[in-house]
Amino acid sequence: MRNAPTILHLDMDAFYASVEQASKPSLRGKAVIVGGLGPRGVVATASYEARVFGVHSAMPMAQARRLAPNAAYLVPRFALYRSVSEQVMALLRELSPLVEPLSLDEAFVDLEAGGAAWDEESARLTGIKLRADIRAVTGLTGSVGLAASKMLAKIASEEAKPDGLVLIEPGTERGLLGPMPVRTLPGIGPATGDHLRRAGITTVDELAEAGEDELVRLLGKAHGHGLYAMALARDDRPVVAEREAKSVSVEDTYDVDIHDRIRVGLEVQRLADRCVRRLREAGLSGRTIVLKVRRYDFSTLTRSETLRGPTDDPAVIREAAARLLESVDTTGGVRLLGVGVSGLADYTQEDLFAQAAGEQGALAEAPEETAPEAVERPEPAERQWRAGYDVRHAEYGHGWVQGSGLGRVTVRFETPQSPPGRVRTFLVDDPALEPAEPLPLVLDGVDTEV
DNA sequence: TCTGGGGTCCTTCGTCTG
DNA sequence: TCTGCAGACGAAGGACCC
Repeated sequence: MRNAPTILHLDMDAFYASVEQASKPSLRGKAVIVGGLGPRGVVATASYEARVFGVHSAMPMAQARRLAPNAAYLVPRFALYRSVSEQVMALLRELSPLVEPLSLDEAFVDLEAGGAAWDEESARLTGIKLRADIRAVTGLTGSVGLAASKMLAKIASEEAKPDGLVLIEPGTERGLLGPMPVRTLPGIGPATGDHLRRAGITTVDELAEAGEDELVRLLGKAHGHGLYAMALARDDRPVVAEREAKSVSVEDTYDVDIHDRIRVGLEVQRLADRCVRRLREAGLSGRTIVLKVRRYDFSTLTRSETLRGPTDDPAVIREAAARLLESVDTTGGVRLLGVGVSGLADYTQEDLFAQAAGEQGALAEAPEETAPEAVERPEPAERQWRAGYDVRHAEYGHGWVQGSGLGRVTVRFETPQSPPGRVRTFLVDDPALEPAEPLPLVLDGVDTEV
């Protein structure tokens, strides 16, 4: 492991909720909860104001509403978050070519590889400047952890939250880690945490004292070895810039369990088509088709089938998914269905056939395209005004949907740079109202004072 | 209270093959 | 031809992460 704390972990603070607050002045300083708003939705991100009420990520939305009935509830706008994320990632890439994004709001950076930092002092200055740049460019805050390894940098950024910077000085790692609960370590979730607690292990020190052999016995080979090393603050995983996808999947949880077997079959076909669309957008194909079924009692099972070669043919993937469904008992109802493809390649079996035919100089034709391409987007239903989405009114200008129902839609007219705006209500089919693109959070590098 | 969506990695077990 | 064994691969499930 290197000695200088030149691995940087960036974690944007309450990212989705902060973007919404930056984009909607009337929500600044208020409890904002972003997530699925259906009866089975969960919280994706809660603003720090909402966390005061005990709301946190992954909590069922129904529970969040009981805890924070007056919070603003919004559906996620991933396209907007993605564009803000790209601005942040671009700043990170100015520091080093070795940037490893973990999600839209998190990434590791190897500062030494980019020459941006080589010791404690330069690392700290780089972190300070990065936080300022992020604020200038996006108007948002991010927390920075600096340490000599990925694990420690991530723990440091966790300690730094919100809106801070923590650097773990070389030589202090074990002393710092020792008293922390085992759940602090990445890879120890609720199940492993319980398992260890039953074995009398609750802190990182106790984990280290247990010894490698005991941890392997308790948790298995890979996990045991890995956690023992982490407990000793040993982590030499490199920052990896390019990660290739290993699988592509789509899934839907239904508001009400589906009992009708025919409907289940239709949904599986629909999901298969959506999965193919995603696969093709990524220029990929895959060999293993996976069907996922979550039943009424939350029991989850998967069925998979491996084809002879990779495909992105919607007919082939639909048929495989349908065959897999035959082996699943869905009486009692299903709450979730999913279709995935793994064993990815950037070519298809058909490509290989074509290539083989070409190499032999034969005139044999490639297998027929499965016609017709049934990968189509569903027709949009009547105009929907989704909570939180941007709109433009011919007379009142730019705003966002605060709510809709009973044939009416309520809009708050404000922009990221305006003071909190006024609310007006319209008929849902008001011709003066139309959907709009989100506005930039920051104009010409001017801070929006989130 | 009732649990999303998109992923990754690991383990276990069965089957096939040399 | 039979047996034992190791390794590869596939299927299923579980845990974890954001």
